[in-house]
Amino acid sequence: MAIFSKTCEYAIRAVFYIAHKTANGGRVGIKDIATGIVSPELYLAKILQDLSRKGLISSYKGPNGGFFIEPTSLSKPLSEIVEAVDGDSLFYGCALGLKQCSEVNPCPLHNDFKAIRDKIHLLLNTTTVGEFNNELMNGLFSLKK
Amino acid sequence: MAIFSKTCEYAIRAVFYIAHKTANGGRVGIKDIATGIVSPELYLAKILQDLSRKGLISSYKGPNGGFFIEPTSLSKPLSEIVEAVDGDSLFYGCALGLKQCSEVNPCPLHNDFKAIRDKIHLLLNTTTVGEFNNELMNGLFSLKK
DNA sequence: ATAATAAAAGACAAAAGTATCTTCTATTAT
DNA sequence: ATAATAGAAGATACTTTTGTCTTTTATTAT
Repeated sequence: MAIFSKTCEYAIRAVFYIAHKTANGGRVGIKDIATGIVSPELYLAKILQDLSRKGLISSYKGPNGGFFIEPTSLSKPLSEIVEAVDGDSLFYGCALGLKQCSEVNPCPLHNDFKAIRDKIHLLLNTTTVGEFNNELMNGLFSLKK
Repeated sequence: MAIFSKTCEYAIRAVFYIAHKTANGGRVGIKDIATGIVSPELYLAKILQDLSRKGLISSYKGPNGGFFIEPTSLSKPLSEIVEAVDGDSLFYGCALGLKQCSEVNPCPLHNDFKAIRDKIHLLLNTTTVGEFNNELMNGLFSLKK
Protein backbone atom coordinates (compact mmCIF):
# COMPACT_ATOMS: atom_id res chain seq x y z
CA MET A 1 0.00 0.00 0.00
CA ALA A 2 1.14 3.46 -0.86
CA ILE A 3 0.67 6.45 1.42
CA PHE A 4 -1.77 8.21 -0.94
CA SER A 5 -4.43 6.85 -3.29
CA LYS A 6 -3.63 6.98 -7.01
CA THR A 7 -6.24 9.71 -7.33
CA CYS A 8 -4.39 11.74 -4.72
CA GLU A 9 -1.02 11.13 -6.36
CA TYR A 10 -2.39 12.49 -9.65
CA ALA A 11 -4.00 15.42 -7.82
CA ILE A 12 -0.80 16.51 -6.10
CA ARG A 13 1.32 16.11 -9.20
CA ALA A 14 -1.23 18.04 -11.28
CA VAL A 15 -1.45 20.86 -8.76
CA PHE A 16 2.34 21.19 -8.70
CA TYR A 17 2.33 21.20 -12.48
CA ILE A 18 -0.40 23.83 -12.77
CA ALA A 19 1.24 25.94 -10.08
CA HIS A 20 4.60 26.26 -11.75
CA LYS A 21 3.13 26.61 -15.25
CA THR A 22 0.77 29.44 -14.32
CA ALA A 23 2.68 31.19 -11.56
CA ASN A 24 3.32 34.10 -13.92
CA GLY A 25 -0.19 34.16 -15.38
CA GLY A 26 -1.82 32.22 -18.18
CA ARG A 27 -3.69 28.93 -18.09
CA VAL A 28 -2.82 25.37 -18.86
CA GLY A 29 -5.14 22.90 -20.60
CA ILE A 30 -6.00 19.42 -19.45
CA LYS A 31 -4.11 17.76 -22.31
CA ASP A 32 -0.97 19.64 -21.43
CA ILE A 33 -1.28 18.68 -17.77
CA ALA A 34 -2.02 15.02 -18.47
CA THR A 35 1.00 14.80 -20.74
CA GLY A 36 3.15 16.76 -18.34
CA ILE A 37 2.56 14.44 -15.43
CA VAL A 38 1.84 11.26 -17.43
CA SER A 39 -1.67 10.46 -16.27
CA PRO A 40 -4.94 9.33 -17.90
CA GLU A 41 -6.41 12.53 -19.28
CA LEU A 42 -10.11 11.90 -18.71
CA TYR A 43 -9.62 10.57 -15.22
CA LEU A 44 -7.45 13.52 -14.35
CA ALA A 45 -10.13 15.85 -15.73
CA LYS A 46 -12.57 14.55 -13.12
CA ILE A 47 -10.09 15.00 -10.34
CA LEU A 48 -9.34 18.57 -11.37
CA GLN A 49 -13.02 19.41 -11.72
CA ASP A 50 -13.46 18.23 -8.15
CA LEU A 51 -10.54 20.32 -6.89
CA SER A 52 -11.88 23.27 -8.85
CA ARG A 53 -15.33 22.90 -7.31
CA LYS A 54 -13.70 22.89 -3.89
CA GLY A 55 -11.83 26.08 -4.69
CA LEU A 56 -8.35 24.59 -4.50
CA ILE A 57 -7.57 25.42 -8.12
CA SER A 58 -9.29 27.67 -10.66
CA SER A 59 -10.45 27.10 -14.22
CA TYR A 60 -11.46 29.22 -17.17
CA LYS A 61 -13.56 28.03 -20.10
CA GLY A 62 -13.38 28.89 -23.77
CA PRO A 63 -10.50 29.37 -26.20
CA ASN A 64 -7.22 29.89 -24.36
CA GLY A 65 -8.99 28.62 -21.27
CA GLY A 66 -7.62 26.02 -18.90
CA PHE A 67 -6.63 25.56 -15.31
CA PHE A 68 -4.61 27.94 -13.21
CA ILE A 69 -3.86 28.76 -9.63
CA GLU A 70 -4.50 32.17 -8.10
CA PRO A 71 -1.29 33.74 -6.83
CA THR A 72 -2.77 33.85 -3.36
CA SER A 73 -3.54 30.12 -3.54
CA LEU A 74 0.11 29.28 -4.12
CA SER A 75 0.65 29.50 -0.39
CA LYS A 76 -2.06 26.98 0.47
CA PRO A 77 -0.75 23.90 2.26
CA LEU A 78 -0.63 20.56 0.46
CA SER A 79 -2.67 19.05 3.29
CA GLU A 80 -5.77 20.69 1.81
CA ILE A 81 -5.33 18.77 -1.43
CA VAL A 82 -4.75 15.51 0.41
CA GLU A 83 -7.71 16.02 2.69
CA ALA A 84 -10.00 16.94 -0.21
CA VAL A 85 -9.11 13.73 -2.05
CA ASP A 86 -8.20 11.10 0.55
CA GLY A 87 -9.99 12.48 3.60
CA ASP A 88 -8.34 12.97 6.96
CA SER A 89 -7.81 9.41 8.14
CA LEU A 90 -4.11 9.70 7.31
CA PHE A 91 -3.94 12.52 9.87
CA TYR A 92 -6.35 11.27 12.50
CA GLY A 93 -7.24 7.61 11.85
CA CYS A 94 -6.16 4.57 13.85
CA ALA A 95 -3.41 2.53 12.19
CA LEU A 96 -5.29 -0.68 12.95
CA GLY A 97 -8.62 0.67 11.71
CA LEU A 98 -10.28 0.79 15.11
CA LYS A 99 -13.05 3.37 15.31
CA GLN A 100 -12.95 3.45 19.11
CA CYS A 101 -9.20 3.91 19.32
CA SER A 102 -8.29 6.95 21.42
CA GLU A 103 -6.19 8.10 24.32
CA VAL A 104 -8.47 6.39 26.82
CA ASN A 105 -9.01 3.23 24.75
CA PRO A 106 -5.84 2.90 22.69
CA CYS A 107 -4.78 0.19 20.27
CA PRO A 108 -1.28 -1.15 20.85
CA LEU A 109 0.18 1.13 18.20
CA HIS A 110 -1.76 4.22 19.17
CA ASN A 111 0.95 6.34 20.72
CA ASP A 112 3.70 5.50 18.28
CA PHE A 113 1.51 6.09 15.28
CA LYS A 114 0.10 9.31 16.61
CA ALA A 115 3.63 10.66 16.49
CA ILE A 116 4.03 9.48 12.90
CA ARG A 117 0.70 10.90 11.78
CA ASP A 118 1.56 14.22 13.38
CA LYS A 119 4.82 14.33 11.44
CA ILE A 120 3.00 13.65 8.17
CA HIS A 121 0.40 16.26 9.01
CA LEU A 122 3.03 18.83 9.90
CA LEU A 123 4.96 18.15 6.72
CA LEU A 124 1.88 18.56 4.52
CA ASN A 125 0.72 21.60 6.47
CA THR A 126 4.03 23.35 5.97
CA THR A 127 4.54 22.36 2.35
CA THR A 128 2.81 24.77 0.00
CA VAL A 129 1.39 24.32 -3.46
CA GLY A 130 3.81 26.82 -4.96
CA GLU A 131 6.92 26.11 -2.98
CA PHE A 132 8.66 24.02 -5.63
CA ASN A 133 7.95 26.32 -8.59
CA ASN A 134 11.54 27.38 -9.13
CA GLU A 135 12.95 23.89 -8.97
CA LEU A 136 10.19 22.60 -11.26
CA MET A 137 10.87 25.32 -13.81
CA ASN A 138 14.55 24.47 -13.71
CA GLY A 139 13.84 20.77 -14.11
CA LEU A 140 15.33 19.88 -10.75
CA PHE A 141 12.25 17.93 -9.71
CA SER A 142 10.30 15.35 -11.68
CA LEU A 143 6.52 14.89 -11.86
CA LYS A 144 6.61 12.11 -14.46
CA LYS A 145 6.48 8.37 -13.93
CA MET B 1 -6.77 6.56 2.92
CA ALA B 2 -5.53 4.60 5.85
CA ILE B 3 -1.87 3.68 6.33
CA PHE B 4 -2.51 -0.08 5.99
CA SER B 5 -4.96 -2.07 3.87
CA LYS B 6 -7.92 -3.63 5.69
CA THR B 7 -6.30 -7.00 5.14
CA CYS B 8 -3.17 -5.77 6.90
CA GLU B 9 -5.15 -4.24 9.76
CA TYR B 10 -6.85 -7.60 10.35
CA ALA B 11 -3.50 -9.39 10.08
CA ILE B 12 -1.76 -7.24 12.68
CA ARG B 13 -4.66 -7.34 15.10
CA ALA B 14 -4.95 -11.13 14.71
CA VAL B 15 -1.24 -11.65 15.25
CA PHE B 16 -1.34 -9.55 18.43
CA TYR B 17 -4.36 -11.53 19.56
CA ILE B 18 -2.79 -14.92 18.87
CA ALA B 19 0.47 -13.82 20.47
CA HIS B 20 -0.97 -12.87 23.83
CA LYS B 21 -3.42 -15.77 23.89
CA THR B 22 -0.79 -18.44 23.21
CA ALA B 23 2.28 -16.92 24.83
CA ASN B 24 2.04 -19.53 27.59
CA GLY B 25 1.24 -22.44 25.27
CA GLY B 26 -1.99 -23.69 23.78
CA ARG B 27 -3.70 -22.76 20.53
CA VAL B 28 -6.51 -20.46 19.59
CA GLY B 29 -9.17 -21.26 16.97
CA ILE B 30 -10.25 -19.07 14.10
CA LYS B 31 -13.69 -18.43 15.59
CA ASP B 32 -12.15 -17.22 18.81
CA ILE B 33 -9.76 -14.92 16.95
CA ALA B 34 -12.44 -13.51 14.64
CA THR B 35 -14.67 -12.75 17.62
CA GLY B 36 -11.77 -11.39 19.64
CA ILE B 37 -10.76 -8.82 17.06
CA VAL B 38 -14.18 -8.37 15.41
CA SER B 39 -13.42 -9.39 11.85
CA PRO B 40 -15.08 -11.51 9.14
CA GLU B 41 -14.16 -15.06 10.08
CA LEU B 42 -13.76 -16.61 6.64
CA TYR B 43 -11.79 -13.70 5.29
CA LEU B 44 -9.54 -13.74 8.32
CA ALA B 45 -9.01 -17.47 7.82
CA LYS B 46 -7.49 -16.80 4.41
CA ILE B 47 -5.22 -14.12 5.78
CA LEU B 48 -3.97 -16.39 8.58
CA GLN B 49 -3.44 -19.28 6.20
CA ASP B 50 -1.24 -16.98 4.16
CA LEU B 51 0.73 -15.82 7.20
CA SER B 52 1.06 -19.44 8.28
CA ARG B 53 2.39 -20.49 4.88
CA LYS B 54 4.95 -17.71 5.13
CA GLY B 55 6.05 -18.95 8.55
CA LEU B 56 5.00 -15.84 10.47
CA ILE B 57 2.54 -17.76 12.60
CA SER B 58 2.00 -21.50 13.20
CA SER B 59 -1.07 -23.70 13.06
CA TYR B 60 -2.11 -27.12 14.26
CA LYS B 61 -4.96 -29.18 12.85
CA GLY B 62 -7.44 -31.44 14.58
CA PRO B 63 -9.39 -31.20 17.82
CA ASN B 64 -7.81 -28.67 20.16
CA GLY B 65 -5.98 -27.37 17.12
CA GLY B 66 -5.73 -23.77 16.11
CA PHE B 67 -3.20 -21.02 15.60
CA PHE B 68 -0.29 -20.18 17.83
CA ILE B 69 2.99 -18.35 17.77
CA GLU B 70 6.28 -19.99 18.59
CA PRO B 71 7.95 -18.36 21.60
CA THR B 72 10.93 -17.50 19.43
CA SER B 73 8.62 -15.81 16.91
CA LEU B 74 7.33 -13.41 19.53
CA SER B 75 10.39 -11.28 18.95
CA LYS B 76 9.82 -10.92 15.21
CA PRO B 77 9.30 -7.32 14.08
CA LEU B 78 5.88 -6.16 12.98
CA SER B 79 7.42 -5.00 9.71
CA GLU B 80 7.49 -8.61 8.54
CA ILE B 81 3.73 -8.87 8.86
CA VAL B 82 3.19 -5.59 7.06
CA GLU B 83 5.59 -6.47 4.28
CA ALA B 84 4.03 -9.92 3.82
CA VAL B 85 0.58 -8.40 3.39
CA ASP B 86 0.99 -4.90 1.95
CA GLY B 87 4.40 -5.19 0.33
CA ASP B 88 7.23 -2.73 0.91
CA SER B 89 6.01 0.37 -0.89
CA LEU B 90 5.20 1.96 2.46
CA PHE B 91 8.90 1.68 3.30
CA TYR B 92 10.47 2.39 -0.06
CA GLY B 93 7.87 3.76 -2.49
CA CYS B 94 7.56 7.31 -3.80
CA ALA B 95 4.78 9.33 -2.17
CA LEU B 96 3.64 10.55 -5.57
CA GLY B 97 3.75 7.09 -7.15
CA LEU B 98 6.70 7.82 -9.45
CA LYS B 99 8.65 4.71 -10.38
CA GLN B 100 11.69 6.71 -11.40
CA CYS B 101 11.80 8.78 -8.22
CA SER B 102 15.21 8.57 -6.55
CA GLU B 103 18.02 10.63 -5.13
CA VAL B 104 19.20 11.63 -8.59
CA ASN B 105 15.70 12.15 -10.05
CA PRO B 106 13.59 13.16 -7.08
CA CYS B 107 9.94 14.16 -6.92
CA PRO B 108 9.30 17.39 -5.00
CA LEU B 109 8.42 15.46 -1.84
CA HIS B 110 11.23 12.92 -2.08
CA ASN B 111 13.47 14.05 0.73
CA ASP B 112 10.78 14.93 3.22
CA PHE B 113 8.94 11.68 2.68
CA LYS B 114 12.05 9.59 2.83
CA ALA B 115 12.42 10.78 6.40
CA ILE B 116 8.81 9.87 7.17
CA ARG B 117 9.08 6.44 5.57
CA ASP B 118 12.24 5.76 7.53
CA LYS B 119 10.45 6.60 10.76
CA ILE B 120 7.59 4.24 9.92
CA HIS B 121 10.06 1.53 8.97
CA LEU B 122 12.06 2.00 12.13
CA LEU B 123 8.94 1.89 14.27
CA LEU B 124 7.70 -1.33 12.69
CA ASN B 125 11.17 -2.84 12.78
CA THR B 126 11.52 -2.22 16.48
CA THR B 127 7.99 -3.19 17.46
CA THR B 128 7.70 -6.91 18.05
CA VAL B 129 4.80 -9.29 17.74
CA GLY B 130 4.86 -10.14 21.44
CA GLU B 131 5.74 -6.82 22.95
CA PHE B 132 2.21 -5.88 24.03
CA ASN B 133 1.29 -9.24 25.55
CA ASN B 134 1.18 -8.03 29.14
CA GLU B 135 -0.93 -4.98 28.38
CA LEU B 136 -3.25 -7.04 26.20
CA MET B 137 -3.73 -9.62 28.94
CA ASN B 138 -4.49 -6.83 31.38
CA GLY B 139 -6.96 -5.22 29.02
CA LEU B 140 -4.91 -2.04 28.69
CA PHE B 141 -4.98 -2.18 24.91
CA SER B 142 -7.92 -2.80 22.61
CA LEU B 143 -8.00 -4.87 19.40
CA LYS B 144 -11.73 -4.48 18.78
CA LYS B 145 -13.51 -1.98 16.57
C1' DA C 1 -23.76 34.68 -34.95
C1' DT C 2 -20.48 31.10 -35.47
C1' DA C 3 -16.79 28.17 -34.87
C1' DA C 4 -13.30 26.79 -31.91
C1' DT C 5 -11.79 25.60 -27.56
C1' DA C 6 -12.19 23.83 -23.05
C1' DA C 7 -14.56 22.42 -18.79
C1' DA C 8 -18.70 19.81 -16.72
C1' DA C 9 -21.31 15.84 -16.12
C1' DG C 10 -23.34 11.35 -16.41
C1' DA C 11 -23.08 6.70 -17.84
C1' DC C 12 -20.33 2.92 -18.34
C1' DA C 13 -16.39 -0.52 -17.77
C1' DA C 14 -12.29 -2.73 -16.01
C1' DA C 15 -9.46 -3.96 -12.10
C1' DA C 16 -8.36 -4.54 -7.40
C1' DG C 17 -9.69 -5.18 -2.78
C1' DT C 18 -12.82 -7.19 0.45
C1' DA C 19 -15.90 -10.81 1.82
C1' DT C 20 -18.60 -15.24 1.45
C1' DC C 21 -19.72 -20.02 0.32
C1' DT C 22 -18.82 -24.74 -0.34
C1' DT C 23 -16.06 -28.64 -0.45
C1' DC C 24 -12.05 -31.11 0.80
C1' DT C 25 -8.25 -32.73 3.72
C1' DA C 26 -5.73 -33.49 8.03
C1' DT C 27 -5.67 -34.56 12.87
C1' DT C 28 -6.92 -36.77 17.16
C1' DA C 29 -10.03 -37.87 21.22
C1' DT C 30 -13.09 -41.36 21.89
C1' DA D 1 -12.88 -46.83 12.87
C1' DT D 2 -15.55 -42.83 13.68
C1' DA D 3 -16.97 -38.42 14.88
C1' DA D 4 -15.56 -34.01 15.93
C1' DT D 5 -12.68 -30.29 15.20
C1' DA D 6 -9.96 -27.26 12.50
C1' DG D 7 -7.22 -25.70 8.52
C1' DA D 8 -6.78 -25.59 3.07
C1' DA D 9 -8.45 -24.38 -1.24
C1' DG D 10 -11.24 -22.99 -5.12
C1' DA D 11 -15.15 -20.60 -6.83
C1' DT D 12 -18.11 -16.89 -6.45
C1' DA D 13 -19.88 -12.27 -5.22
C1' DC D 14 -19.84 -7.60 -3.58
C1' DT D 15 -17.58 -3.00 -3.23
C1' DT D 16 -14.44 0.50 -4.16
C1' DT D 17 -11.08 2.39 -6.96
C1' DT D 18 -9.45 3.51 -11.27
C1' DG D 19 -10.20 4.57 -15.94
C1' DT D 20 -13.03 5.51 -20.42
C1' DC D 21 -16.68 7.21 -23.42
C1' DT D 22 -20.13 10.38 -24.89
C1' DT D 23 -22.81 14.36 -24.54
C1' DT D 24 -23.63 18.89 -22.84
C1' DT D 25 -22.56 23.52 -21.42
C1' DA D 26 -19.81 27.70 -21.15
C1' DT D 27 -16.69 31.05 -23.11
C1' DT D 28 -14.57 33.98 -26.52
C1' DA D 29 -11.83 35.10 -30.84
C1' DT D 30 -13.23 35.90 -35.25
